Amino acid sequence: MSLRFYDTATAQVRDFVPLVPGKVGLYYCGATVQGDPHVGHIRSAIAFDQLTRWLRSSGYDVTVVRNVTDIDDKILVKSADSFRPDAAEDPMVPVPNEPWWALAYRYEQEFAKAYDALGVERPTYEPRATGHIPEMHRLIQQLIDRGHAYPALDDSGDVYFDVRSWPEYGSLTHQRIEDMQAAPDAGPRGKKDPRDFALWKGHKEGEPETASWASPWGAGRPGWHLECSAMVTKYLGTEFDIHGGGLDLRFPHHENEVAQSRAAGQGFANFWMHNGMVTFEGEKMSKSIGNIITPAQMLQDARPLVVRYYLGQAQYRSALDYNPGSLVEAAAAVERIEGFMQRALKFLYGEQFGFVVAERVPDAFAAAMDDDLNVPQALAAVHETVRAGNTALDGKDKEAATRALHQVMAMTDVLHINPLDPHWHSGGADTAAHQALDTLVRAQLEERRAARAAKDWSRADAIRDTLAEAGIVVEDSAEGASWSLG
RNA sequence: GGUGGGGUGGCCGAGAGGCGAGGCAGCGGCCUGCAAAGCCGUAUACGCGGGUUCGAAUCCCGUCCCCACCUCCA
Repeated sequence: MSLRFYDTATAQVRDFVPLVPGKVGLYYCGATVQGDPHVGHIRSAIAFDQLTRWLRSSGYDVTVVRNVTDIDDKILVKSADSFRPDAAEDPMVPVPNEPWWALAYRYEQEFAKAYDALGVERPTYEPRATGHIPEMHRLIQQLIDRGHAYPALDDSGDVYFDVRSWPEYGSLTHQRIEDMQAAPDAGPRGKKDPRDFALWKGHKEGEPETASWASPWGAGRPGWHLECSAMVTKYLGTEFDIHGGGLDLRFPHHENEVAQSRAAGQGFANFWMHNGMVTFEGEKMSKSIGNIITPAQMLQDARPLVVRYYLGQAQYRSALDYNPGSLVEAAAAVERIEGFMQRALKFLYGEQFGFVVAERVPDAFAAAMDDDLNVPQALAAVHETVRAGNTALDGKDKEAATRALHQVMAMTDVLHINPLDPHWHSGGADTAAHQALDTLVRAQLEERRAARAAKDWSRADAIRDTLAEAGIVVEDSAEGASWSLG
């Protein structure tokens, strides 16, 4: 079966054929760094991380670009607000000034931490909007030269894209300009059409000088949509394979991007892939609604691996509805996989955890991933292999157990949910404590073994109960007892 | 009003004309000193009403409801 993806522009699942054989250029929209990340941002990143890993595993050389929007209205507003005394917990204590660029960098770091914690691979390039002003100027000039952009009719210093000059406008989201609802406050503001959008925003009274760049149309800063168009071209060329982002970015952001870039004579994206929203009680999680859950909150309830599993388990285009039990269920599923792998390692290699080389993924897994990244079906293949592996272990079938273990490793590596992966055990400080605990628990287990050998069941159970009270779960097997933190 | 996507068993979540994906929870059994883990078995599931068909959760017609976007949003 060939690799197929749903393409928003054509509204169908179609075969994926890269523009250059063996290579894939992927651009997906990152964050506007105006606040802490929430799990919706991370879900998007995990979806495109799964895509990247599957493409790599399929033999493609993938270049990944994810932008950082580090200049925008909200960043400036938030920075300006940081001067206000009433923003402080104690109104008598003045709030230190946080310049917009410092605020942007700070949140960019928060995003990086969240991505890292959940195993989202760093992109090949992660360009910031403010580092690409000259590229944006060139794109604006091209659009003006071609008659698709114009300086604002008032003297605001804005430059607008002329949607009426571009017949394809609306094609990505299959809308006609006439059918679009006019924005409630869409005053003319020097626009020919209320739907015209800003490529360049003239410097306004009161905005910091540091947020202003000289341009042929006056000092100002770039419009959001233009940033992505300019950056994707710089790193992936004027025509590239995949453009991704959240479903909520289709309009206006992506529609405007494709309009600008194609009006400037570029081929632009071959495929448009959009991930579904994370919802809470059926409603989109967003800052404005105030129903957001942050990765930090989830990480208090579950291990990073479990959070990764949870956020990545649905098909990327579906909405993922969060409820309080979600992480508990995900944890149980992860433990099933993890339990098999540890049991298999112990049976096959004893206490010495050898370096296990993953083998090819089963056909069912590959077929599911090829089919528009059907992760739920791919996970079904993982769990079926786990069951087959457990059966093999019960029957002491070394060959079948080895095969199952290696297949599970291969599949979980692709999804980056391999419980044995060092990434999920990076807690360096924990290791020494864990070893100390292991020594103590082993002494208890030895005492319990002796009690069991003497058929002193009450003593054996008392030891197990004591450990259970401390949160330590004991499991007996033919090879002896083992323990884990419940 | 326009555009895109949905309504599947207690919960999550695939499938898209014919053996009831998978996970979680539950129930019965095997194993176990007892457990745990594991294995085996176990479900009147497909919003509602019609229709097409030997056969429909899947196709057609109608109908109700939900979500997203059209304003910043992953």
